[in-house]
Amino acid sequence: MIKTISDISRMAGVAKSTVSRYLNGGPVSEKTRRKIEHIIKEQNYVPNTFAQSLKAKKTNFIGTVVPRLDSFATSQTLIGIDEALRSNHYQMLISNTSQDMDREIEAIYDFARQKISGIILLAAQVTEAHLTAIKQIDIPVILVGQKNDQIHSLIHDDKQAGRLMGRHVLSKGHRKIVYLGVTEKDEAVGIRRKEGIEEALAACPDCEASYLETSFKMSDAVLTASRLLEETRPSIIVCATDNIALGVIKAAHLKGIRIPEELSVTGFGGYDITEIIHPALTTVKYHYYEAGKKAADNIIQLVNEKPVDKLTLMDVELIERESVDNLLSNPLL
Amino acid sequence: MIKTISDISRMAGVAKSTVSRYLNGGPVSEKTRRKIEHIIKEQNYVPNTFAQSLKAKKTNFIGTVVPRLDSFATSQTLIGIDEALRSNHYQMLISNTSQDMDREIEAIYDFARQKISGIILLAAQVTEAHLTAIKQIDIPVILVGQKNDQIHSLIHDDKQAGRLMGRHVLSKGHRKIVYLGVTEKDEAVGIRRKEGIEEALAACPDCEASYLETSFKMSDAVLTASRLLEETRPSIIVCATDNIALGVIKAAHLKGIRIPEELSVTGFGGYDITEIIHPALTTVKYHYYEAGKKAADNIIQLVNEKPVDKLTLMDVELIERESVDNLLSNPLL
DNA sequence: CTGAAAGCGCTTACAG
DNA sequence: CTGAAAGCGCTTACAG
Repeated sequence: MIKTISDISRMAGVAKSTVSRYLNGGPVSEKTRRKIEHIIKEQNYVPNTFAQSLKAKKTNFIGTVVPRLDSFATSQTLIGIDEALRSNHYQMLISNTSQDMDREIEAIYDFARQKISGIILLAAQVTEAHLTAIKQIDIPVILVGQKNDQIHSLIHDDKQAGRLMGRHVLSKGHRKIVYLGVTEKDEAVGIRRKEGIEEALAACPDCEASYLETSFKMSDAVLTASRLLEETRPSIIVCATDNIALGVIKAAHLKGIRIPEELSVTGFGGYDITEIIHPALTTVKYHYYEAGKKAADNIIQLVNEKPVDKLTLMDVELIERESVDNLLSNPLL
Repeated sequence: MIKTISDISRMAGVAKSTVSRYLNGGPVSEKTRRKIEHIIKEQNYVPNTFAQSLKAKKTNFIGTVVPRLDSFATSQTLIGIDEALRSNHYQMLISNTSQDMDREIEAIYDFARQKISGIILLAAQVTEAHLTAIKQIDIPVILVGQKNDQIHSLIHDDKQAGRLMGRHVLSKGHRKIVYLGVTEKDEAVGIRRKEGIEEALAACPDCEASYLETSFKMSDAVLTASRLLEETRPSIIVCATDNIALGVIKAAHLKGIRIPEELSVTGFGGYDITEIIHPALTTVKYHYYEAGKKAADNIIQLVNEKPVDKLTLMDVELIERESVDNLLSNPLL
């Protein structure tokens, strides 16, 4: 049923090596070229990639390890990766780990077993186990979203994002501020973003700022915010992610608190949905799609043993919308 | 650097075939088993899957073709597929086509070239080119989300979804209804869902129902709804998808129309976000995750030449929330 | 430009 | 239980 290179060579009356040369753009006379071309078309022949890979000792697969598939950030990053990979004739392989760190490690070894050429790792944390695995497999790896001295990394400028947001909040006259953050185990989101905020708020001695922690889940944010709003009433809640902001807005709605008149809210990420909800959310936009493209470009460079900066930093951008009240122009306050 | 089965066999002082047998659970004496095991651990040996596949003539890859990565429906379905595949030791390969039909066809042939064992196709339309490709590659295929007589299909019960929604709308006293649908090229969403609605509304002779079309994009829905709301004021807009509903809600907010007091809105899909927004959206929930699991189970059956129903139908479920006003209990109307 | 041969890393009958 | 050999479908020097 399925034709091999031998079948084609026999039918064309040439040697296997000649067919192989034709396939790989080697020197073939015009006459044999036409003969082979014809037979291949006619037989609908496609080379067996496994045999090819077995010989060539490498594949055109790039593996991507993602903690979850159902997140805006992941989707956009993957689309960017896929786009760049495809135009360079690489194939993207995705391994979803469902936030299970053991599965991340496993995925790395699995990819190695499949002789993929490079790995793009979207991880929230980098542990010793990650480092060991990466060292052992001896395959180029790019870490996206987090930074590690021992691995090529691509990150969004979280600290700058925090600064931009912090300054913006101050510029709108907010003085009683709650920052709703996440675990410090996630260095980028839990530490860097917060540092940026703190740095900006340090410029305001008379500010009353407090820091709280919740999880990445919207539903948890709803609960945390509900409790918070019962005890105190800040003028603004600065949330570590857009999802958390969505949860806070929900909690406010449930309590009948109007946004932004009675409470301002902001996020980080720039998810599509933040523009659609009402009021539209003020946030810092991350360029996930571009980050994916860049990560893919970088891994291709590494695979081909070309130099790549140890650290790539992606710009961020404040998007001012409706969820932040301007207290300075409000004569009532 | 990288060890092969020959290296291992030499180091263990046995034949390659014995190592292979050990690897594949064949009969090996306790003594040699231990020897081999030890060497493999020590050398960190992993078999080359290409060589394995080359011999075995098949892979454990299942290819999934998706029109887009950044949609709730796709993500959930993929997660389900991945979950089921993983627990059966298959690997999911994803090909994103960015809604480009040519790329869908290409993806099918690409997968065939890579000798993947089966294909799960999430397509909005099935054309002759699809059918030809599927026939030619001679690999099991499962179509998800659309139905086709010539292919194993798994669909959500769109017609029933439409019926449920239609009846619900009537039961809440709505009589002036606009259905905001999509192109009939998408049979499931464009035709079946609408038919269900029509069927339900047919039970209400004094209803004033009109049918409009928009695209799947939120931004288009915002525009279409804005125009619509300038010309007429239905009591409810029934949207063909949750995303369209989100767009309609946005348009209403922009016009200062209150939901549901002045305008009711519904969707289809049951996206997570519909629960978080305010007011929470009444919708028909589709079980994407379960559909993905089922599709994966089915493709595995087909790959192993076991029988599978030509058509699998997934249940849907009406979720009543806050975006639909109950006109019957409102004394003012 | 073209062909014969060796080999990529495995598995699978076939003997023993 | 174990080993030697053939072969999966390609590619790559090496001759010619």
